[in-house]
Amino acid sequence: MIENLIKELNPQQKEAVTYFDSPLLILAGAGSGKTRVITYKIAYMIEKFNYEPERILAVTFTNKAAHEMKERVGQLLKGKADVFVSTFHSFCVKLLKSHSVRIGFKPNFLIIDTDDKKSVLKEILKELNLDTELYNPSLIGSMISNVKNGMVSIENFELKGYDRVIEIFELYNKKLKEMNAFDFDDLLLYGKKLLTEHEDIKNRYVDYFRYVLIDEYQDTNAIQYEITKALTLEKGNVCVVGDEDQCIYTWRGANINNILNFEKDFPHAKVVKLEKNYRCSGVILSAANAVIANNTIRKGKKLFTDNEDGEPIRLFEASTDQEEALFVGKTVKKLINTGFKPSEIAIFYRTNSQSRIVEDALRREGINYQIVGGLKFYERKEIKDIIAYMRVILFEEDKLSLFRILNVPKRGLGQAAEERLKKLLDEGYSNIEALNRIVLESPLRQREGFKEILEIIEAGKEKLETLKPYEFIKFITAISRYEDYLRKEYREDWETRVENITELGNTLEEFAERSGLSGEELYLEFLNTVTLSSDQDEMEDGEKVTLMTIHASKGLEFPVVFITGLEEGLFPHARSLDANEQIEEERRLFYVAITRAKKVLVLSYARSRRFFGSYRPTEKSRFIDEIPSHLIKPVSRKTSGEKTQASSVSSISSRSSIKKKPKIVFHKKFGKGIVKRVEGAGDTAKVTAYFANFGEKTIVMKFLKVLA
DNA sequence: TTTGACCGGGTTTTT
DNA sequence: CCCGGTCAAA
Repeated sequence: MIENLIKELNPQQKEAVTYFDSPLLILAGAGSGKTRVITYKIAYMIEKFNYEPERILAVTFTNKAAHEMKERVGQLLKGKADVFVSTFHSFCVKLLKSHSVRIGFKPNFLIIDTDDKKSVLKEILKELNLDTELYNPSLIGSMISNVKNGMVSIENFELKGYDRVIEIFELYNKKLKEMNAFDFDDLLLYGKKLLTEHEDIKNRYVDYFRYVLIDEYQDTNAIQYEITKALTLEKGNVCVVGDEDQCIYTWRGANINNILNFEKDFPHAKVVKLEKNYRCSGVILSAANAVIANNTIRKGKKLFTDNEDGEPIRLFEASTDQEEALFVGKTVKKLINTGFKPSEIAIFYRTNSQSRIVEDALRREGINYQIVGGLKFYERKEIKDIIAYMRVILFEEDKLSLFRILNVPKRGLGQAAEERLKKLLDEGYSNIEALNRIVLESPLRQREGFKEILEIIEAGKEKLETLKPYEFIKFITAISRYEDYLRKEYREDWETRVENITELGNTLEEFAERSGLSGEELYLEFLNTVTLSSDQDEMEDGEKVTLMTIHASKGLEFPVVFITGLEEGLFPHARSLDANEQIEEERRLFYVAITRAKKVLVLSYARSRRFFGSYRPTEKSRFIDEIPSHLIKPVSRKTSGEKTQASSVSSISSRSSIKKKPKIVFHKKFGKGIVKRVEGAGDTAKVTAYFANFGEKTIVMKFLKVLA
């Protein structure tokens, strides 16, 4: 079965799939059929060698990629293949679930995100009486991260005289331990520890896994590399797949040497290069090759393709970022009119802050879109609050969440109350113990507030097993009076926020069905999964244009790709201009962006761009000039169908003639209103309207009736 | 304790 | 420009 499929592969792919004699490095160029090779290889092992699927470990970069890989292997084998596919992070979570006791943590640990990490650091800085100006919590956070992911050693801080940072580092770890919590780096670090410092645990997994595959190997860090080695060095049963030209995460510890030195580190390693590209048009591939040739830190390879040359790369110079966005909007519209589906089109940018202006332009054209990344669903305040309530109910030691919801909604527990509680917690009492004590001894006003919190936690614990997941969320929202709070505090958009909470309930319900879990076990699993969810995990299938940063586009492909904001200081980014390695990373990023495109590639830049509210002149990116000019066709402003700034304003107002936009609306409570602005489309559009007795209000469309 | 006004500073990229 | 943080007043 699989043998027949393999016959259709090119010789290099075939070798990559069937070679098992020693550690294997597959240098897979962009679009070279990498996913195909990996899935075939797994299917091959299962069919030919009778490996049990669950004893093959495949590590991917995102959870989404993991799910897809599982599915595709399943398809190859007609339905049944429970291959152990996960990210490094979730793999370590599983390790820790079984063995955390060995390193002094309880099995139902908590995973904290970057936000929580910052709160812990702020608390520490306060305790140590350090100035948060000088000791920026985010900066300290990334220093801690760099130590943990093996990028710098702690001795480095000693040398530089950062002894306070060392102190903070140690206190931080102590606090996390007290909360039985891990941060992202800890997951890997302690996972590695289990596999390197505990012989029996290591042997167990070395014996268990018959083969280990690592995808996106160029973006592994030192700790992930140690994990890989611990699992496979003895048996040599490993295949890593990567492309040094696509290494774009060195800033968070990815070590390009992991791929460059593979042959040194793994004895008798075999290297297979996949250089035939099946994805891009000839023109696009030539551009990509030309650009990346400017880099020096690489093994070097040159991709080729049988695909047709295709249309030239389009390049648009806009006078302002506004005009650039309008151009993108209009071009997307034209492309859709000529037959591309919205889902076949992607718009990339270097920084998240660029998304807004493009969004406006798309909305204006009435184009459906989705943003991948940016402010994630789980980072919204109302979601984080409800999750904090869940966490407080589930984790006795989670002080962070307790403080988060202590006075949300307001229940008279301000700074004084906070200090009082903190003191007890520092004395070693658990959340519940501390609250119980405090209820007895606090002044009357605070007593009521603390009592309420205690009741919420106790009632929540009681309902944990009895209520259905969706009902549980509803229960928490009700008992904490959270909806009233939203209504009061967020008059403009409380409905959307309530909807988000409803959506959280739905997601949880879905998760329960998929995992087959229930009760406490379900919630623990859900919360950890949520914390580890990546941008791509939240991508939807559907007829929508996709907007994302280039980092988020890793591993994806689209028939049409826009790369916007190609300006010096933005792309390459200003923070990367001083060192050549950094420029090279930016260039790899550009290379990744180009090679996502199959047929149409559109580049654009603006001559001036708004930063912090004011316009600054810009220069076009050096990267544009690295593409041979015969591959590029400039789009002139006239033929782009673009209008001047003045008339683009009129195009905004002429939009009111679009049928969908109502001029008079009716609301149950506010009565008749005159529409001022509309954001978004359909039921979820936000309408700002003027109501005679209530003034201007912003309301979600679904709560309005449209009058003739 | 809460509220609202004011100021200042911040933008890479993310599991 | 938009947020979060700080400070004074109620």
